[in-house]
Amino acid sequence: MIFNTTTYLVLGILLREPRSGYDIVKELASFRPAKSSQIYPILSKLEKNGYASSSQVLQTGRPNKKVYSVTSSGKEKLKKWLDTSPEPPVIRDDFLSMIFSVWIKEPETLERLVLQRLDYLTERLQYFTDRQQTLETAFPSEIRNFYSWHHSNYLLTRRRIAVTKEDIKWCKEVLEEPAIAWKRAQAEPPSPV
Amino acid sequence: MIFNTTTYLVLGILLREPRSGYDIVKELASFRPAKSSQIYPILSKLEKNGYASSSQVLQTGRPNKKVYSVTSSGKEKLKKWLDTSPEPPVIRDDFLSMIFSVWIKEPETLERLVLQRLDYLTERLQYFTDRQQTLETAFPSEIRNFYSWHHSNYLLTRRRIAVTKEDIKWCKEVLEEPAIAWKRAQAEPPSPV
DNA sequence: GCTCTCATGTAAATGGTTACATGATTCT
DNA sequence: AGAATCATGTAACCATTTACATGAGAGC
Repeated sequence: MIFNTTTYLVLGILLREPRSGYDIVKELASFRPAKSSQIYPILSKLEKNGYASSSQVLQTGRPNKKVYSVTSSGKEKLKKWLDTSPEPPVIRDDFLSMIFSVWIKEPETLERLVLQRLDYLTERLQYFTDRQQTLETAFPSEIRNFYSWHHSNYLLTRRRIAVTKEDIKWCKEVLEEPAIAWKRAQAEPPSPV
Repeated sequence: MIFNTTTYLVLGILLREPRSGYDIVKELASFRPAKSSQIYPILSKLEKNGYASSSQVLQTGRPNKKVYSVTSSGKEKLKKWLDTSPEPPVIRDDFLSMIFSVWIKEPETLERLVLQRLDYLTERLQYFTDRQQTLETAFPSEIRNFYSWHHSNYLLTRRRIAVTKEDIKWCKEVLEEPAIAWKRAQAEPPSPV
């Protein structure tokens, strides 16, 4: 069986708490989005090869679900992966590819792209700041305990907040560029001195 | 013909200056890596559909090459793309997926992963800082001119430096976590007071 | 002698998305 | 009445990587 990194992520999420495929997709959405059509086949393979086991959970008023748990061999597999070294990150950011060629258009295009980006980043920052708040109030001791998964979450959330803030700062700097800012200066009333 | 974002990037890079497939791969490496097996078919398609044109350049002492340029219809296509809105970025970072599950191991694992990450980030920071220096000394006026591609490069380089610095800061914070730092404190000689 | 750079491509495989199928319940 | 959520999956397609093929010249 081929273990790609998404498979290890699925194992890692199930190890925190048994879940259905549907729940995994939701949980992954903010961290590393994946579609259900990718997750369900991974779960089948994990079970077929003994790395995970499933049990039917009957529900009333909504569809029944299949809840998966990690087996000891699954946990071992995950541990061994953590003793390896990760590949460098892959970033596919169409916004940056657009900035790459924006010089062939007018400054207005750059302004629009950066303003839209700011909207996106501001929303993300809000989301992760809320998450940090929740972690701090709901799990004040766990986030300081290395052996709790909340500690991992806390580290990742703090990182996300830090880099997002820096990205926002960069956007605001771009909007202060003369080519963009002179237009705003004209539109504004003279500053009262 | 299907234009994916990599195709637009290729168009954007050729518009700056005509290049061979081999040169495109090198140029893209630091910004958005792509293999030659992906680039060459894109170039063929662009030419077949009239968005780019090629000419053989004969060389002595090294293989001849095919240098591609963007046609006016290619430039139009690129401009239209810049009037759309980009999809949210996709980040595949195995390091972060490992941090996600590191709580099932010992603090040493986290320490090793973060130290390796610091090496990687430090190298990247050096690379982009050098690049910024080069841009500032070689193109002092172009980087301030919106209609020069050096301006786009300068914006992207500055962003990269800013977020990388923040990522490095986070790594160093993680290394100061009690679970990791107490070990170092024991290894160190008592601080002279 | 070995590895690196230059240079262009094809074939096979993997990773991931889009589209489709199905259906009850709850919210607007 | 229509959209959203819960729930699981398959088939087809797209994007990208790995592996392969070829070959000359430069540097160690």
